[in-house]
Amino acid sequence: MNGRSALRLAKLQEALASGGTLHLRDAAELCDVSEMTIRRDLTTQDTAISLLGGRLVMANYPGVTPIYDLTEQQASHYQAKYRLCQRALAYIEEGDTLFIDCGSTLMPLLSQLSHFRELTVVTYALNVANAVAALPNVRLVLLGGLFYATSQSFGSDNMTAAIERLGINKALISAAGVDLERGVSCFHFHEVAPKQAAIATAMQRLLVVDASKFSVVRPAYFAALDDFDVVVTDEEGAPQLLKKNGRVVPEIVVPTVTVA
Amino acid sequence: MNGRSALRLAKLQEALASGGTLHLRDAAELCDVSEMTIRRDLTTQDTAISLLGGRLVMANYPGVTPIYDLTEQQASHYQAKYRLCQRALAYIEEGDTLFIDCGSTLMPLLSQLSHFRELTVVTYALNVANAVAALPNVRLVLLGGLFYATSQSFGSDNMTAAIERLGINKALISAAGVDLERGVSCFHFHEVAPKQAAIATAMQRLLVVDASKFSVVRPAYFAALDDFDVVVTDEEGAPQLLKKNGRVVPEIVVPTVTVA
DNA sequence: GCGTTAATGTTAAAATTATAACATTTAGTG
DNA sequence: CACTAAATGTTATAATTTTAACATTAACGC
Repeated sequence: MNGRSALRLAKLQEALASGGTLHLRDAAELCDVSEMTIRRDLTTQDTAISLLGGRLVMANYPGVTPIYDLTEQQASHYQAKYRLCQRALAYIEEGDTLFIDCGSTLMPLLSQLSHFRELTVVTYALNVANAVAALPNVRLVLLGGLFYATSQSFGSDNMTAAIERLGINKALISAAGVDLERGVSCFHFHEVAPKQAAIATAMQRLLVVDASKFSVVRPAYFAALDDFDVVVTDEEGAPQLLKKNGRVVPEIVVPTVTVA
Repeated sequence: MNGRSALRLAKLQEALASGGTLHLRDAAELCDVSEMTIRRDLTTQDTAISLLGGRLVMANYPGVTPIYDLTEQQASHYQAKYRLCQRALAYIEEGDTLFIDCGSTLMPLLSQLSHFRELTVVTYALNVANAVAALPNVRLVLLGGLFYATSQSFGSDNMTAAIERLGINKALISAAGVDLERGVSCFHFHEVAPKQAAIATAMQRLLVVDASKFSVVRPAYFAALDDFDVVVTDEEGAPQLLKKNGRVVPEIVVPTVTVA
């Protein structure tokens, strides 16, 4: 180890702390050493900075891109979610006030919202908030509280009251399990209050779930299937799936199962 | 424009949404097109993905490294902030419940919090929340509301009540202006309520400002200098600055001006 | 179905980045 | 003050990425 090396890394780390990248050339100049020395610092020492195409970037750093390569499989999962969201998008109209549920299901929808002139999004999820915060045309209301890392969302005891005060137009709800008899469920109990409150106040309720969630029951029940006006799903088989497995779903339960 | 191109980008965007990088080679395989096509998508279309050393990374995307090159000057600015935060760090103790103000001043502090065993952070800023959300040892409480992009923070009418309910130990407050006669001020009015509430409830109040903020007045006044227990600043000259320019600062106003 | 245009693929050359080997400087020691 | 070893610098070479030009394929209108 070397004191100077550590000093250089600290300097570079702070330069990169709030994001951005630093070209190796500039980093070398900044520290007044050769590029090779910076290279060696980065490989020799234990550091959070990694070198990516000649540029220094922060890795494994809070809020900043961790540098690891996604496998193709990981990446390809998003296709299904994307298609699902494209269908949900059809229900969104100019000027809507949307409640967007937590989870990864609705994420692909968010970037599409930039095509509207003006919208409002209400959410209790950090990942959703981040995606929406980047859209200048969308007003963002985040319902805060204690952060739950597993679902990237917040929970608080006055979530229900906070949601009821808002004029939510359409609620886009996701779920981890949908079962004809046992209803709609999710993994985490703190999600129940916001989901139920949104369902209660929204004028239109959309359940957005891919077909793999059907006939699945998860720990936290939050709604019956017929609490929703629309079920947006991705596979042709899904409506059948809803009709089999127990008894036939009343027409009114899934008035608009959207199938491609 | 091209529908397929947009589809590919959406797919890639979703793949990268949760961070990580994707090698151009893998991105091409994933979309079943040549690397050149992906390259063209990225340069032709308006997208948040950028190519860095042969890898796709999310740019200008919430919570993820924006890809722009820091100038040497910009880079060296962070040194000052880092040193400032190092001093503020000295006041933080194991188990504390910290109120962390919005702005960029306190950001370098957050990564240092990983060295504690257990802490709680209360904030109303999105960038702070993102940084803290990544720390497994820190409990995060985010005070939500309507999002203000200019300060990356939230404002709501029950912010004061929400803060008063929390047992905040130490308040770390930043400011855009500090003046002996005109007090401590910031740019945005929605920041006033949370700052004041935190100052009111916290057991210890720290004003963390670099010396460039002294003798500056900004639109939104929120506190007098002697509302704080400690002023953490970065330059040797700062205490003098506080004493000049009007009259002498009473000893009690700045009980612990921390100087290197 | 043919012609036209846009989209995509292929290839080779140019530019950039990474690696390795060796030269030089610097710091510490007796 | 010389000797040693670590740290840093330099150079050449290899690998990779970028760019540009041109070939091919697919989509669309008439």
